[in-house]
Amino acid sequence: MDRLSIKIAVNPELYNKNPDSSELGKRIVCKSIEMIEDMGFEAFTFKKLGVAIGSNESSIYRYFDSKHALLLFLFNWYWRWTEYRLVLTTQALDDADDKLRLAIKLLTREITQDNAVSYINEVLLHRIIVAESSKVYHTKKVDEENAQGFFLSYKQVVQRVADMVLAINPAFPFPHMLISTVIEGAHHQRYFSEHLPSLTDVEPEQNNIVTFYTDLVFKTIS
Amino acid sequence: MDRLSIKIAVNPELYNKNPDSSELGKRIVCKSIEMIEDMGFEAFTFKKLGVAIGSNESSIYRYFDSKHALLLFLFNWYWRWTEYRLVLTTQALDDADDKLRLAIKLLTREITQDNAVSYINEVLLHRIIVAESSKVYHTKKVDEENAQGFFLSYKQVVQRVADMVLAINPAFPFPHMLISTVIEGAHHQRYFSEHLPSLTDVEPEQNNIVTFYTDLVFKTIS
DNA sequence: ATTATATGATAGTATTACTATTATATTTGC
DNA sequence: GCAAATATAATAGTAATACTATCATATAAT
Repeated sequence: MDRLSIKIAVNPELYNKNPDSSELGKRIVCKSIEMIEDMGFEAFTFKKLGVAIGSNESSIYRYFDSKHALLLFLFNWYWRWTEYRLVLTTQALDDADDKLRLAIKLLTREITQDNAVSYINEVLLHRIIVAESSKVYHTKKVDEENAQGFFLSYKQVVQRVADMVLAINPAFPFPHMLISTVIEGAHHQRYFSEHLPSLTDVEPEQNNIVTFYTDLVFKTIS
Repeated sequence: MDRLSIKIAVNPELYNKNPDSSELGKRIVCKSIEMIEDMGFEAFTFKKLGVAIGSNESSIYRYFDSKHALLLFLFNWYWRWTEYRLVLTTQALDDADDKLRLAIKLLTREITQDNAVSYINEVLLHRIIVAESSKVYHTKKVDEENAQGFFLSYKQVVQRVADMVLAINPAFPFPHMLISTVIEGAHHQRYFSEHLPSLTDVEPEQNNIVTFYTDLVFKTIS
């Protein structure tokens, strides 16, 4: 996970032209992450992005059909990257408890280092996932996009960690609910801690979110 | 909670003119619930609403400054109504466990009956909360709107149930995180069960969501 | 009957989320 | 090295959105 040039491949149906295949494509993805994080997804437009990267709106449309498609791409990239990190950090472990514990930590902690892929700032991307990712599936097109496999990367992460739960307690009836609750919950808590702190019990400099969800999971599955 | 004419009062800053004060206002709220549930918040417009209720866009703007303001109003109405039900169903109980158990049930179950307020369909409103409510606070204006007290009704429900948790275990360090996790989680699970079922373990005709979160809470706080 | 208030109709604006067309670079194959 | 293919840029245009502003009319209150 250091400065190795890892490549995260996403479903090619998520873009028109692979942004990884050209300088312009990389600039589009790189700058869009900065802009969405900064101004929010609603205020972000391809026109503004074009101006920011010294390119043209019409050129951006050749990579992504819409700004929603771009968000979907970022969402998928994030979950493929997370799966990669998940495998990397847990595969060498023997103990099922240790595996799950590390997986939960990975899913609930803040991301502070940016070094996996040169043109993608993972710190900012994580903040976008926290603040905007629910907009990816809360649309009238969910079912259609789900049928096209656009949420697979997310589902695979949930499945993988749900399997870790079952490895500890094969009789636990709700592993998927538990893990999707933890993932979405951790995002909410992180967002709430910044904007609606009375909905949380987050204290500065303490990993309360990680502690809370780790404890919650192990108590729930026991 | 039957056909008594209960009134749910929301913060007057949430509207320009109280929709409860006129026939037109009630028609606006009533029809907007139907339309948002049906077409989704993005496709919903005041123009379409005007046509649907045989009124004019400009008249609707006299009640609500924007469609976001209308969603905020519905959000607040829902949580004031939920607090009302919460108090009603738990106040008579003596046992702290029973109180919390009923509160969780109320927060996580589906809503199938519509009879509290004549012109508000609570079944549809609940579906809007499940599918759209994250859009209420995932905006660049959260902090401003929070400062105006626009999320108080939600926070009060969380506080009330967090207090029930503390009544059982005063040493539990994360009561707000636990309850907001349960509320948001239950909404996610309900949405996922319809659109991304592999993220859940919901089975038809079983109250898996209620069972799962009830169990999760009592195990976590013990 | 007068006045105030609520509602309706119409028009207009800046912006958005695109599509379409054409022109100009840049790269690639031979 | 040159033509052909491809990528990018520039420009224009469209329907819709999320409003604002103005003025007319209907209804209710005094």
